[in-house]
Amino acid sequence: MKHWLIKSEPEEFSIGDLAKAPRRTTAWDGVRNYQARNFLRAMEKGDRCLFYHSNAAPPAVVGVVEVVGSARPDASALDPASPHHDPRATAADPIWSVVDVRLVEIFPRPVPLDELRGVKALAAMELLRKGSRLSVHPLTAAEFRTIGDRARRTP
DNA sequence: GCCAACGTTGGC
DNA sequence: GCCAACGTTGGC
Repeated sequence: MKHWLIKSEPEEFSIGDLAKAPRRTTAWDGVRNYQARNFLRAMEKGDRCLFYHSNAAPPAVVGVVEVVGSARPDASALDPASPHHDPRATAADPIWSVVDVRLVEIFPRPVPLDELRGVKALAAMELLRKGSRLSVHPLTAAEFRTIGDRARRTP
């Protein structure tokens, strides 16, 4: 099982929205960056992802989701009415991918970005790299565990 | 709202 | 292939 971090702006789609979704499952669509897309394609059923709220106050890791199926075409790229529409995408070559994810856990205590920066064990984490904007990226098992542990205990 | 950092596009 | 211009991300 691999570990990942996926970002969403809560105004767009929050972990609360996922909790309200049918079967607490959603297609993780709208990824329009090749590196992030390739990470989506590398995901497998059973992988775990930290759910991160970007552009939030404060930005924070807010929970865990599970990958329930491997990547498939992102239909929103083909839909002219979608804000994620990509005119270059075709049915034969949809360019972009989604995975379906199911909510596992909303953390009792979200772990804010500010706090993550102070954790030695997370010093190499992609999220914390200066200028990093990757909306989907891998985590080590240790990084995943470190953040989950902090979220489940009071500071 | 500002702006630094980044990815993409397109002229050459 | 270079690189300036542009659009986007995302913290603050």
